[in-house]
Amino acid sequence: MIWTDERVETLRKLWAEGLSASQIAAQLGGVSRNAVIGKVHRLKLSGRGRTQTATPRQKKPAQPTVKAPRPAPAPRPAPSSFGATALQTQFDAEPLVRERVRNEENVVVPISRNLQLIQLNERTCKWPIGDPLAEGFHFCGNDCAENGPYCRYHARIAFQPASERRRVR
DNA sequence: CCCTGATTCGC
DNA sequence: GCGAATCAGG
Repeated sequence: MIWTDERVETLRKLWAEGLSASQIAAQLGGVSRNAVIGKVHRLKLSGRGRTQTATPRQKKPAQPTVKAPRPAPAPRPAPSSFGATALQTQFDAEPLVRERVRNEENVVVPISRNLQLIQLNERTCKWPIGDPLAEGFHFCGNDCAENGPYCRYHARIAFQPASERRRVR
């Protein structure tokens, strides 16, 4: 993945807005949260306001590389399940969402199933997409866990914008 | 377990 | 410069 000026700009913006690294990675597409964090550091904007490095970070003797300690490959569930369009955690109108749609083609997954209100059932993600007052409004509609109202990804956003609100480190 | 950012270091 | 692995923590 290449960090084009455009992507860096987006990164800066989202980071400045307080989105987590993983959220930014999801929106940018094609990068891991580690990549985002790494880039943030290289750009020297890790501070993001208040967070201080209270973690002196102990030095490691050396990384055994990717030779010995790699017993479990851990199969990826799917590099595909992103609900990219509705990632914004805010509920108020966000110009961000609309703008983001532009560079999202690399995420293969259909963004939603364009379900109308009537079509929702217990197993469909009820994450709203778009302006509820506009005509194109619909719901994510992707399959959700047994009891959850949202698909896995949206559930994370809905239920735990948590952790973010840390103060001291 | 989920997540967060931070750091190191091989590439 | 990049990012996976790892760490430290909530």
